[in-house]
Amino acid sequence: MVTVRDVARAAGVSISTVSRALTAPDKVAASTRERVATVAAELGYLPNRAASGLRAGRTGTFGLLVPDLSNPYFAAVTKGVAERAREHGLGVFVVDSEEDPEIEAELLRGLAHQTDGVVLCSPRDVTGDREVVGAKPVVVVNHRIDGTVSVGSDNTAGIELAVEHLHALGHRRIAYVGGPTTSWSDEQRRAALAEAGRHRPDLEILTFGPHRPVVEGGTAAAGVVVASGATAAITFNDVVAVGLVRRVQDLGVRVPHDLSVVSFDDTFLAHLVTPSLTSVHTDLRGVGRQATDLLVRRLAGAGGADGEPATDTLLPARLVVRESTAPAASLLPPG
Amino acid sequence: MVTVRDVARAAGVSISTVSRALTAPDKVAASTRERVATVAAELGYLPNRAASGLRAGRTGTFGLLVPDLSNPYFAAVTKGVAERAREHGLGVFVVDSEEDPEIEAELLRGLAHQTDGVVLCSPRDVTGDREVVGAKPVVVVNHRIDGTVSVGSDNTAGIELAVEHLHALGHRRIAYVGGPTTSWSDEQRRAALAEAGRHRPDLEILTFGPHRPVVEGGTAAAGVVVASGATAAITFNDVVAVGLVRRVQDLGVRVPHDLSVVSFDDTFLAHLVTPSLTSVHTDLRGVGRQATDLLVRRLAGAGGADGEPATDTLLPARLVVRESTAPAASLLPPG
DNA sequence: GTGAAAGCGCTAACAT
DNA sequence: ATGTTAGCGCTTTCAC
Repeated sequence: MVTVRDVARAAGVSISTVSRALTAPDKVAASTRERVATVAAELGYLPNRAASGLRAGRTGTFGLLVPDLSNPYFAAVTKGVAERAREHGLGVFVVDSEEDPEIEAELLRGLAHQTDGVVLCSPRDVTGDREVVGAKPVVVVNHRIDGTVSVGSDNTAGIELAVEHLHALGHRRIAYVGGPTTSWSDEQRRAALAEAGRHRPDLEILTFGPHRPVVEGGTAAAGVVVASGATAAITFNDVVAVGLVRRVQDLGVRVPHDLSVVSFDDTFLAHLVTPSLTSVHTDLRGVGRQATDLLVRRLAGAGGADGEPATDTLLPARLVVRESTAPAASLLPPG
Repeated sequence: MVTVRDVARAAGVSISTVSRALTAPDKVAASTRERVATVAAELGYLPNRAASGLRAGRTGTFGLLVPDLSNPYFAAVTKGVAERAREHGLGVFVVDSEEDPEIEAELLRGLAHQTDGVVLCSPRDVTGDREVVGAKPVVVVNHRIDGTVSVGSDNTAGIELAVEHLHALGHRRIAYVGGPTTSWSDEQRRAALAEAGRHRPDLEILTFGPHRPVVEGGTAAAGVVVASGATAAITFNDVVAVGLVRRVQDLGVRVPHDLSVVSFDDTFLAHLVTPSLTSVHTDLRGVGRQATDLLVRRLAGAGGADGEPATDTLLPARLVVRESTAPAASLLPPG
């Protein structure tokens, strides 16, 4: 293993000069800096993060906690985080809580202890998690929690886009197939739906749920959605939409002819399935990147939990229209 | 931050006793051990991995490199690795190379340097990567490379299962829609296909590709597959199958009526799409778990690259029959 | 601008 | 069985 001593010897300087040349370039003469850099590169020197972290009090690493890596939503966010971390030269510990609050708390504790800060990505209420993390900076994805920096999708705008689209297509009775009660996004969307309904007296909005955010959640909802007489549905996410579509088709309801469906998230599933799904898109990778940038800013700042005021960043929603939505049957010419 | 000193003081022992009580329980008196454990728990002591790693020469952390986290295949493997790492009490650095060989080499270098070993998950030939890692233990997923420990799916058995299934359904002309030339799995499968064809004189096997392992890879292949007169196709993975199915349907070919399709991997996509896909299943999470166990074993052993002879673990393949396969039309009663 | 030296939190000899 | 001590590789005063 090549250490600072090796580089120092080869460059004919002291180890502190090597350290400075590599971490605080302006505190060393240009010529020295260059020589050290060259020698370091030749020797293939890589600083030992454990050692530098131990001494400097920061590890150059942060943690990312997600509930389920195989969920395309979190996979996309994770990619954004990983990508941006690399650009910042930071390491990332990725942990998967398997949607289990206990595991989540345990992992989070460990994560907070070994890293400089944490990006906390959880659909659940993470208020309790906050104190597990202690004084380390946290950025929360997909929640708005008092006293934390958060990043998320603009669910309100998303709902408005979905409703607007369906309303314009002539739908007047829209079902919302909601997610888990613990989901903050779901809460937001329900509130936004109520608001959207208030603005459109001719519109009737029916809400169903809670449903698990899996295929079975969608299949479970199919019966009541069909029975409700709704001509369009908005689902909690793509996967629920897939379940819903499949089951209503089994019941003889055609999508989009008899039922239009708009999903949330627009993960790659949305354009993979048949019919492809009209979906409320958010740049999830961007969410991850943004969360990372916010964390890095806090890391660079006071470093503590109170380094910066709580902020709430919303990434814009965009509606991607595909095959699962069509004009309400009543608008079609008869026959 | 609570350190060994705090625990030592509170428990009335020396710091080395604390360290021993926590890491080598059989080297201290039971009563002492218990007292230390209690005090440590009360104080919320968590050992600092950076410090212990620095001193002990192992970090308690290993790296996992995957080409694309949002690929369901790698997501599943990653989950297995993460899960097992947690059970072993090890941290895991997950990095995403974005399918870029240069990024991969850079990340791998960093990874090898900060960790005790690496699980290398790459569809490409990783021979060059081996030396980047240096002396650290490596477990390779999805390859068989001289001198390394590897874990993978049993592609040969998988092909045999797929061919057997289709042959039994009466298919006599089968197309293989292959993956990238750089894919080792693809190579294996092509070899297995040739073998399967040799055993069945009445069977004709056509191979196509290379194709990118994405939806577009499948759509690109649709034309030639249909033109080839094959009544069944085996695809490199689920995503390619999705593309293939979609496009052949556009061409007026019904699946499975006119064309049966068997995919590889059986990720969650396979039962999500319509028609759901008959797919060669491997326990991918198990692959991840197995890779982790092998790495842990090497970590516990000599620790170096030569600690144990190279081994090649194959996880069994299983065929999951779903809607995308049916008897060859020629076997159906006319009309 | 550069070097000498202290020490981050921990573990592993070496003592006792 | 337990305490004392010397570092792991690095950053950061403090001198010069």
